[in-house]
Amino acid sequence: MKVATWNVNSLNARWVRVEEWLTSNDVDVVLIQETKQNDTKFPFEQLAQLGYESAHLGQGQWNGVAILSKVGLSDVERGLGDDVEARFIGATCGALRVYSCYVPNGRSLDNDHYQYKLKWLADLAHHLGARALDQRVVVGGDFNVAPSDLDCYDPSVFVGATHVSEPERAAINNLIETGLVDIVRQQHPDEPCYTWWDYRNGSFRRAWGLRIDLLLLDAVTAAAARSSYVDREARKGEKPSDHAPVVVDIDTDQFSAA
DNA sequence: ATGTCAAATGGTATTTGA
Repeated sequence: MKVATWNVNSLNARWVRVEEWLTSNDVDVVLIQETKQNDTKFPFEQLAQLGYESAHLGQGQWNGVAILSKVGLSDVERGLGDDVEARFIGATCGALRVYSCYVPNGRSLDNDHYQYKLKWLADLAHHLGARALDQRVVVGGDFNVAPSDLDCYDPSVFVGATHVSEPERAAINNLIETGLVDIVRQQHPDEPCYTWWDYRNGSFRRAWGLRIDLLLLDAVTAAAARSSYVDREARKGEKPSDHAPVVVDIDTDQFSAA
């Protein structure tokens, strides 16, 4: 079973690329961020034609998260605690409980939005820490944090900036400490595996990237992961998102009988 | 102040956010 996470930066603007990607990649579950639309615009019908059930939490022009599934979709959970923004959605898809997360950007270290980001991550850790230990879970999304310097093309550029600060990295570590594995980093300990490149400055061509889109798996699910990768091809071509999809292939036969 | 993109606006450019 393949599970992907992808910040599409407007599902409306990205529809042709998303449709192409879904058609040419045999992915069972897709965690989407930044749909930037309401339910009335969300392409439920078109996705159904591609074989996906979908659940969406939209907020008009900003944010918006969704889950697409070919293996069932039930017990949908929308929103994180008392957060008023559309940044969190969960569902049960086959043997997995999955979550699509769009962590606040933070803007700058002295901005109120940075405090909102840290609180949001703390709330997420609290929420995930309360889950049942026998739950097979995939927490994916745009975390807007590069967990280590290996996840950043040039740490010197980011001194004093968001995405790399110690409190943000500690907040990611708190998520991990609820019993989750950053599967791409575990399987690729020495490669950067960037997932995002700024549209500006020819960043993609120059390999000026960050790894800020993560797939966090509980230990049992991580042990059943055959492979994981970033699909850089999706960042090329016409009208790409500034993020690439991240994919994990899980042998769910190892635990689906439980 | 960025070799950019996307959405919304009272709009044929600017603002906001990323």
